[in-house]
Amino acid sequence: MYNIEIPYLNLRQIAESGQCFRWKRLDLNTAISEYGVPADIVYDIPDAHKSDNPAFCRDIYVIPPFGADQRSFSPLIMIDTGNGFLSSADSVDWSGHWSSYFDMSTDYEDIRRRIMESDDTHAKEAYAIGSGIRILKQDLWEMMVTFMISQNNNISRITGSIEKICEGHGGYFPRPEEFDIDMLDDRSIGLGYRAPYLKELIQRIRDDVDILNELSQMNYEDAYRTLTEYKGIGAKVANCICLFGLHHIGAFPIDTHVRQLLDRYYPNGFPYEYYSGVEGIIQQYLFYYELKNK
DNA sequence: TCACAGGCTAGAG
DNA sequence: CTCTAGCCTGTG
Repeated sequence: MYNIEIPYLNLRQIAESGQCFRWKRLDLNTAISEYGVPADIVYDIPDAHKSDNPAFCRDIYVIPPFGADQRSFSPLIMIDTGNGFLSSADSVDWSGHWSSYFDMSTDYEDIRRRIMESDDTHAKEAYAIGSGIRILKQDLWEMMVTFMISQNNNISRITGSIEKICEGHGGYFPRPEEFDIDMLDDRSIGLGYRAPYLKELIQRIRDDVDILNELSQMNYEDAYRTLTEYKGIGAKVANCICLFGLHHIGAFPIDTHVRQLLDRYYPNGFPYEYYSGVEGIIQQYLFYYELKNK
């Protein structure tokens, strides 16, 4: 295990902020027996895994590799020691695969400063309980599929559908060319009316093999417009894909929870002017805050 | 039992 | 243009 310093990172907060659906939180025994985490390390951590309060818990998460070259990497074990993190990735894999995933190039100190210098009391409250949320740089294709499935759906069902899709493809998230399209009709996957949307998406990506690269080169406006041309991708899903799959951190997805929060706390309009260019990060704090208050 | 899920499409007005 | 019924179905 390797020590690593990442400021403004709380694993549980990210896992519960609704941006990723394949992280798994491990209990101590599973971490040791199934994932090879050295027992002495785990038991050395004060209060390891003892608290349910995300601010104090010492969580262990396993994070699957992603992207076209996902088979070249092992799942990442991350342990919150309360004083930094222990990572299972050596420096080669860390710099080659995981470093950018955790968005190390964004200045989260500046985000903090912007909130503190605003007079947005709700954002300050949200930040107080979610300051360890980062916007992960996840795989574009995986985000397109994931958030298409997420529409009018609940988190446990979304997680289950994605898990079953991966199980059906050797434990990996299938690339467009690998996707077993017929499997998507299986009732056990639980896609419902979204299955035809997803099948059409896969087919269109296969027929236009450069589109993923092209999307990743586009600015936010062009990417948003292109994405919403797919059947089953509307405003909210397109913004989620822009935010989580393309790292356009100005994208501001508005789902039912954020809608309610905006109506309740910002009846005169949300003060976007404080957060120019980083609106999506603020949205994540607010979303997490709203979820925790229910 | 039944409203609700991190919405979208298509059709009506 | 705006508005909204209907959609699959697992979950609490």
